[in-house]
Amino acid sequence: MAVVKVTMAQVAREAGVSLSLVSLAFRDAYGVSEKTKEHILATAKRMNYQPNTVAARLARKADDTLGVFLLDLRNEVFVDMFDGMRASATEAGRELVLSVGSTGGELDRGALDSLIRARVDVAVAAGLLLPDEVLAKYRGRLRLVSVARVVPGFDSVDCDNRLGAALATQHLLDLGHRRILHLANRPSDGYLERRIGFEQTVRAAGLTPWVIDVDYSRDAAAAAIGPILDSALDSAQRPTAVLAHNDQMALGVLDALHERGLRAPHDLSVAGYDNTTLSRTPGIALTTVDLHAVDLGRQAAELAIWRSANPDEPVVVKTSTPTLVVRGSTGPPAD
Amino acid sequence: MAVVKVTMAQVAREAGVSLSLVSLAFRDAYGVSEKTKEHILATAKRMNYQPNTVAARLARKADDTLGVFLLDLRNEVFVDMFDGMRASATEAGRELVLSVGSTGGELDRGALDSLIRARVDVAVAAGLLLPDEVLAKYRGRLRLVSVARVVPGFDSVDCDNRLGAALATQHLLDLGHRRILHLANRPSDGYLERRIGFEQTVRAAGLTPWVIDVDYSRDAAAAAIGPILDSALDSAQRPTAVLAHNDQMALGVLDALHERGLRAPHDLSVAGYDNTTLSRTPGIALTTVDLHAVDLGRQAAELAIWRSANPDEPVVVKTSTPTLVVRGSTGPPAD
DNA sequence: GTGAAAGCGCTAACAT
DNA sequence: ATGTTAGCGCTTTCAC
Repeated sequence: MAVVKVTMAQVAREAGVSLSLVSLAFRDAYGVSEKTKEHILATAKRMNYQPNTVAARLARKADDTLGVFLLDLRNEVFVDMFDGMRASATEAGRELVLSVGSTGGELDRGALDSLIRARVDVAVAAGLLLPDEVLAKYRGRLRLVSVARVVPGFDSVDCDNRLGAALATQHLLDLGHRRILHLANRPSDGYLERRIGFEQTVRAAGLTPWVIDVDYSRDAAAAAIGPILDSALDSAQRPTAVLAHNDQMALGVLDALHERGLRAPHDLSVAGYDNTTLSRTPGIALTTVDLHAVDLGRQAAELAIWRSANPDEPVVVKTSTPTLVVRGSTGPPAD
Repeated sequence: MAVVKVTMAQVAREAGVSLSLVSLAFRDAYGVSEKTKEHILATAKRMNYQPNTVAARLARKADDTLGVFLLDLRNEVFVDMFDGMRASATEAGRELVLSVGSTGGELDRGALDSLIRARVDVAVAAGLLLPDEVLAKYRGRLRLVSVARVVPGFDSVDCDNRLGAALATQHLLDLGHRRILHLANRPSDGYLERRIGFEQTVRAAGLTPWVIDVDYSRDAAAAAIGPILDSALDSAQRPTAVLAHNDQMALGVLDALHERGLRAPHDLSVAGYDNTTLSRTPGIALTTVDLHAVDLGRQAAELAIWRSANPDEPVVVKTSTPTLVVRGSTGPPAD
């Protein structure tokens, strides 16, 4: 299990050229004759040489590495975003350093610090949970592009969540629902838009919004909706439809229904948010809002790359438009 | 968006001490008086200093960084493994460098090379697809701990897939099934055990194994099973049960059933493999085999850490035991 | 307990 | 086109 580490200097010696030539040959290759370049690359290959990116990143003054923070790999929407980021990073020939939030605890805090320690040029962050004022402390220390959340003072690529929630809510209203419950995430900076979109739309229909805050998780959503389904209240007071903050939480609602022998949309219409592959699964068929996560990821990485070349331009906020995807989990109310 | 980079030298100057003291203070702290240590840490904090891990890794002779390769973030089993890896890496205070396979193309090839370039001490790899002989070329260049696949010449943490497949198959046999189809992955080094476990168990019951090779994906599985469901053959020749290579592919089978207005287990019993959270979803409720992915990840990272301290010990192969999880997607045959 | 100095393996001027 | 040399920001002897 001994490991041999080949250095550039060894390749240079073996090839009978100077260090810098090898360095050049492995990069732009301008100013290196085609012949020596081939010779160098050939010897390098024969020696199984792989350039040391750690040393390269240290030596390179302006670092061109992109950092990525993802809140949670279990929520596929972040994986979608990552795919998009990687696509544009690859096209631009940028390295990517991944940092994943650990569930619970100081999630993003540690992850952002680790990106600073890794001295990434720009960090693309999806699922930042820290309040605006805490993030503000990162200004001047880390260039940040926030995905799917607007953070004052930083670049961001957002999707109009207010609109998305409005679309889903209107869909439920159009189906005839009047008692619609919104399972919202706990109020926090940058993540209030879905709630607002819901409330505005419900009010516009002359109804009073009904919102419950729930922790961001499938199980928490199931636990929250359970008592409501069980309540001995006059059924006229129970919701006929639920809009969940995201697909994961919508899944929790389905879990709770299933435990009670109920099902969507017959006993309750259920709508989610994110359009993860979960939602297209038969037996789930979740009506949901597509925020085009892959595309958001692409754009965020592109913005990050642009930013590293334009450090002095003012903050950029891009916003895209979500789409409603109607599937089988929503339908007219039973009564 | 200008970013200020604080260096250790600046902290040293500001604190009025030498570089080495700052370096020491940030690590073991042996040989630094409690007083100066506190003073240094305080100034560092005031200056928002974060140690540069890139420089640190270059300077440190023996690198203690763990590399991680994951084939695919969309398969939750890899995320489970990652959770386990991170848990033990964190406990041991090791840095983690993540490399994710891109779907399609030279998946692991590039990812492994990138871990070599990052000069990780040991790489923990989940979902290696390269044939044994290609991986053999990495000997002497990269220390590898393979998860859920045995690779000759390298350390590995495996789960007895032959047994797992046998458990699932026996379960189907016990239910009374006689025409069981195994949707296997394409034969490749290290991933034949499930197939073998299936075949052995079916033969032991005096039956002839029925196996179809399918690409590793939900859609491919759906496409493969579709024609079989549609076949105008005498129903006596259609399968009454399917064992899929993993949960993703089992989901593809459910997709195909659903498209045709059929359902499990009534029209076809379906069993998967991996016990991802997908499988516990109501409306899916997949019978599956739990290979305890989080635990595999933990053990793999622990083995990797042990290996970096014991480079000369012989290759280690650990094997754990999977568990059958029976849910609603399997039942007695209809006829 | 503390400081000085020599690298780690590259990149990027700057020479030639 | 090619070679020389000075760092990049740390860690790590080795003196004091």
